[in-house]
Amino acid sequence: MMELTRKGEYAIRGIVYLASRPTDQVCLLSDIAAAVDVPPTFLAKIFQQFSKIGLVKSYRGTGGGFILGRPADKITLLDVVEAVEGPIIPNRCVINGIDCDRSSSCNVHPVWMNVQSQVRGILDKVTLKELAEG
Amino acid sequence: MMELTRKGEYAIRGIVYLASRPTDQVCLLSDIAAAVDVPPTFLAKIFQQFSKIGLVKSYRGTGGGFILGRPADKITLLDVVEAVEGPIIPNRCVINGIDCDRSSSCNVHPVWMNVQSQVRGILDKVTLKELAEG
DNA sequence: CCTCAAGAAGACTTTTTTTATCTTTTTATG
DNA sequence: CATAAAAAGATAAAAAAAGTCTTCTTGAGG
Repeated sequence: MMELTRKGEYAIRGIVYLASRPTDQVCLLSDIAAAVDVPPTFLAKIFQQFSKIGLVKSYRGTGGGFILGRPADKITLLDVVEAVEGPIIPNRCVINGIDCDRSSSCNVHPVWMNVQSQVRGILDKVTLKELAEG
Repeated sequence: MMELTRKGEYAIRGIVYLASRPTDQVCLLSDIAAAVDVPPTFLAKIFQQFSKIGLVKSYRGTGGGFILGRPADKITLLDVVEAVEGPIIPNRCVINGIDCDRSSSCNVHPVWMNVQSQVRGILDKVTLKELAEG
C-alpha cells in the first residue's frame, strides 16, 4: 500500500538529477534519461507534466532541453510527487466535496485526513536542493 | 497517490461493521456484505485473509459465520489495512534487504522511511473499538 | 449417516491502470 | 531551409485490481 508508481520514481530521479547539474546548463532529455536509467520516451512524458506546471522550463530546437523552473530549494518533493501522481489521497473520502455517502458518519475519515496532512507535511519539507546535494 | 484500493475500503467497512455488533454474535458473511454494500464474493475473500491471521474467527456449517478474533480495542486500523493491502511501503527502497542499487547514495530513502513510520504510527493508534463506536 | 448451510480454496474473467512506444507536430537555431 | 529538440496524441502491451464461478470442506441437526 501507498506505493509510489514507477512513474513517480522516475520523476524523482530525473528531476533530482537535473537539480544536481549546474543551474544555467540546459540538459538534454536523452542525457537525463541515460543518466538516471529511465526509458527516454517515458521520461519525456513526465517532463512534459513538469513543464506544464512550471517545475521545469523547456527549450525546443537545437541546443534545447530542460532546466529547473525555479531554484532547487524552492521545489519540494511534494511538488514533484503530486505533479505526476496526482494529489495525495489515502482514501476517496478525503476529497473535498466528493464525499462518499458515509462520510458524515464515518469515523475513519478523520484518520485519513490526518494521514494525508502528515505525509504532505513530510514531503513538503524536503527540497530538491537537499536531495541533489547530500 | 497513496490511495487505498477498493479492497482495503471494503475490508475496513466490513470489519468495522462486525466490531459494531454484539461481541458474541456470529455474523453471516452475506449479512455483513449486505450491510456495508460490498459484493459478497469479494468480501468473502477479504474475510478469508482476516481469518488466516486471526483478525476474525470463522465458523463453518449451519449457524456459522464470523466474529472478531480478539477484542475490538486490540485490533488496529493498521492491522486491517496491512492484512489486505500488504505492508505500507511508499517506495520500493524502503524494503529491507531488497534495496535498490541506488539506496546507499539515495537521499530520498530516509524520507520514505519517515513517511512509512508516520503513517504506520497513525494507523496503529486507531482501534476498531473507536471506529465502531463514534 | 444424510442433508443442508455455511465458509475455504482455487480457477477464471473482466476491467482498469500502469508502462511504455511510435508517429506526427511544433518550435527554435543556424 | 535543414536540422535538432521538445510537445502532443494515438496506440499497444503488461500488470494489477475487481469481481465471479465452481468445487471442496466442515459442522449442525435430524
